[in-house]
Amino acid sequence: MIPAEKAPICEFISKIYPMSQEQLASVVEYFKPREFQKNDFVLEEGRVCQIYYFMEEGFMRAYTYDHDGNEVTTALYSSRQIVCDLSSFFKRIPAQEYIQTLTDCKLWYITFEELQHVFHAMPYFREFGRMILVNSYAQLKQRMLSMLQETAETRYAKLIETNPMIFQKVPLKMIASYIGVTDTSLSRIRKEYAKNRNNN
Amino acid sequence: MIPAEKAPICEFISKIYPMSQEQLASVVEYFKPREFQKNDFVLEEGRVCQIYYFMEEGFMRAYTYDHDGNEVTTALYSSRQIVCDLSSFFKRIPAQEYIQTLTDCKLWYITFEELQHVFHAMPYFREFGRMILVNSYAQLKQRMLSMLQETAETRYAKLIETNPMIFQKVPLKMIASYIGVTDTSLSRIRKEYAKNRNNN
DNA sequence: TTGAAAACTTGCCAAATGGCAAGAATTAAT
DNA sequence: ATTAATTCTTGCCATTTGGCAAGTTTTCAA
Repeated sequence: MIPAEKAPICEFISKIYPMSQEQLASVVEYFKPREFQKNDFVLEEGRVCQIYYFMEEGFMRAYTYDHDGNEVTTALYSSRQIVCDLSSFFKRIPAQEYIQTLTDCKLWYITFEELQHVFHAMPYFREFGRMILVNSYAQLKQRMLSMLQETAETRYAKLIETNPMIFQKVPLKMIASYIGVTDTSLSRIRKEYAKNRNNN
Repeated sequence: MIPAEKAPICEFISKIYPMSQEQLASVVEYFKPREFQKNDFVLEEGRVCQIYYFMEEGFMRAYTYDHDGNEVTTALYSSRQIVCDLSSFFKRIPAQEYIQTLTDCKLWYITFEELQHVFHAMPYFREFGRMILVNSYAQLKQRMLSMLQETAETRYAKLIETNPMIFQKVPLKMIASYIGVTDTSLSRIRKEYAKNRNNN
């Protein structure tokens, strides 16, 4: 009933909010496949985000520009995540950032109108939407607190320890601005980190 | 049917998600009054946030400590707002910040269990909850982007222009860390800002 | 009302971070 | 395979921001 290639998205949804196979089928029916090539734009600043993506495979980043015109990475996305500017998508306001692929990407998507329809027709799916929202809020808040409570070194250490794959796919200068420093400073942090790793 | 003193919270709810007088009545029935004195703690770090507050009158701040032990204001609350650590409240995890009153405050509150009950018994109220969540997410994101895209001077100027009452109730050092600078730097920013106001 | 505490401003200095540029290393494209 | 482009590291220097402390003003409480 559910096509085999949709197994990843089914698994993702039912992990977040378990539901019957029939319910799951009626929901994932609306998700359609899409592929992007490296460096494609998934969302551009100034446009209202119209599409809710599930990333099956690949890496992306969200970024904007600081007051001096430098690119700043605001989010990093990897496999098995929702990729969407939830502010823009749900509030129907222009996005303030770009979302761009860093590798070829394999995604499943649903449009705003379709998602509204699914929420209306399958109320049990609303709970999934709510949990994605709560989780995203918590992540954003955690990131904000991490910027305050931790040093850039700690943020670097945590990222490399919890998500080492990112370092194989994302240029360091993009990781640098995600961590909140320049590429020059990240280079120095890496030198320190490597030194300390040997001493411990 | 609805007691007169609940007019502010009724107005707040129906502005966000309009509903019939009967629906409104069945919802606000669960909100109970509470007052705090200046400097009371509404939430402490390490505890799970159990209460969802509507602030009818007063000022509060949320704060945490940075990696050097300095207090950092993470949010400022004034009248007619929801006051709650939504991450902690909905994910049932310990809060990472303190919420403290800055003036005497008049609030209406509902507990986590009661709110779950209301969401279950009055499904139309879920939409209100969802919109508070979306708005809070959008605010948090906007704040994050403002920290990147704008200078501290701009953040100061916007705050004083959009929310001048805050400056009458909140010490500048708390506003300073909210804006992302030390009190020393804010003092210099204020001097510059006053100078430019005259020249323009 | 008066004294104490807290808040705010300002000057001086130190430290941290960024800008820039050069060179090395890696990656991509023809 | 070769060349070009991008990425990464490093040194040097400039700038910014913060720390500290003193002095002033304001707020709070007895």
